[in-house]
Amino acid sequence: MKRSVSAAERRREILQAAGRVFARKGFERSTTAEIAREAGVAEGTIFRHFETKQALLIDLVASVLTEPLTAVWKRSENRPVEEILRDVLRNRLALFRENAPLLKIFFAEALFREDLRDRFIDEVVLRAATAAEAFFREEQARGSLRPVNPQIAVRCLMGMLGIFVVWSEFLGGDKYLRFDDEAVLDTIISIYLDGVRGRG
Amino acid sequence: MKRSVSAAERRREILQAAGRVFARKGFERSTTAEIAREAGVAEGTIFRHFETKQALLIDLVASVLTEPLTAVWKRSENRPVEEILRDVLRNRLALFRENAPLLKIFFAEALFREDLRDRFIDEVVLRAATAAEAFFREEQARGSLRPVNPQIAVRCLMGMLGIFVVWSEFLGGDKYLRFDDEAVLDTIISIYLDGVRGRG
DNA sequence: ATAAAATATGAGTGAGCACTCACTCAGGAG
DNA sequence: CTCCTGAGTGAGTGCTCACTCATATTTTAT
Repeated sequence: MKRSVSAAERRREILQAAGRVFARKGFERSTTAEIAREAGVAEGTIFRHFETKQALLIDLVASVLTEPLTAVWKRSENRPVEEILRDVLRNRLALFRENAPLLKIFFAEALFREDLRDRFIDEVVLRAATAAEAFFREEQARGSLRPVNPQIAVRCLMGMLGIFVVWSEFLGGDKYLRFDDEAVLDTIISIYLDGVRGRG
Repeated sequence: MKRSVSAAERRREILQAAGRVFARKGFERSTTAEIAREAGVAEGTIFRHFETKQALLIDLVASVLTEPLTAVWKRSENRPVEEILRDVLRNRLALFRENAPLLKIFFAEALFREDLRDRFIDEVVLRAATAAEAFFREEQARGSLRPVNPQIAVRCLMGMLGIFVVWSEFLGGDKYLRFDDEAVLDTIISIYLDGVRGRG
């Protein structure tokens, strides 16, 4: 029996251990026995800090959603759209990579669980999309972007970035083919900007 | 006890029932009891036709992968690239939608199972990517596309299409916001083509 | 018609797993 | 020091679920 750390600390340790195990095996295949082993505590200890195994998942999901978006979609006089786009994409990519294990669990469970699916759509997809849409519309009003449907156009951009995250972080595709982040960002930006500005 | 159908027919019935249940709940949360109920047979009958529950999954996965790709990346004198692109995207979108429940299961399991992950990458991602890459390179050689990295560029296109499939088929996003397929294809094509051709 | 083979059934089985609880003990208060 | 609180422990519990098998029914062969 060790009491070297505070209850809050222990709680965090268990949560992190659960995150690692879930990331490896997925929620259903993870056992509380393995989480306990990973955290270096007895199985019973988990249930002193969390009501159920589910509670671990819910807590983990909540922790992803508190991440702040530092780079924002914001027009400013002396910054070209290209730079704004690059900042935002770089920021989002970094955020995705840092939280990849948790996002993966979140996404995987959202595929089959109503409650998590709603939260995923609200707090990940829509959160990312609406700000971008507003920016897109403003630029269209300014005449600098073509009059394509902004909701569709914004999702195209999300898809471009998303597929690389899914490839390297969710599917471990780096083993087969590794992409350089900056090269990816360069390509996305050049294709997308030319695409939404139109020819000439 | 009914014997109205042949063994092969019964097998297919069970497989389809399993597909429906897996699509609703995910593989782990689906029980053989529920699959049996869905198929209208006794639980034991499942195990006369399939060794294990896993075997159902493997068989389902295999059945997605036999789908032929009817529209192909193929240059022809009198067809503009835009039309080829539209045909291929339309074909892939239709294919994804038809097989969406199975693809969802396949993808969800691939996130955490080594063996399925490898198959998913090989037989879904790479199968789609390599033909497109070859086409892209040819067009670049012809001078009709900019010299961006073809592997990245092709994945951008896949991401654009993919996000709409994930949105509507995997996450049930239509409940929140429904996109018209043709509008989506139009937008993707116009953004992408202008993007990879470059300005002017 | 009868035997043999194939197929269907569902109660039963055992393994695995989330969760409990009676007990242990570390650390703090007085 | 003594007592008390609450975190830690892990064997135990009850339930779920994939899979089995003895038995029943249908089909096929002779």
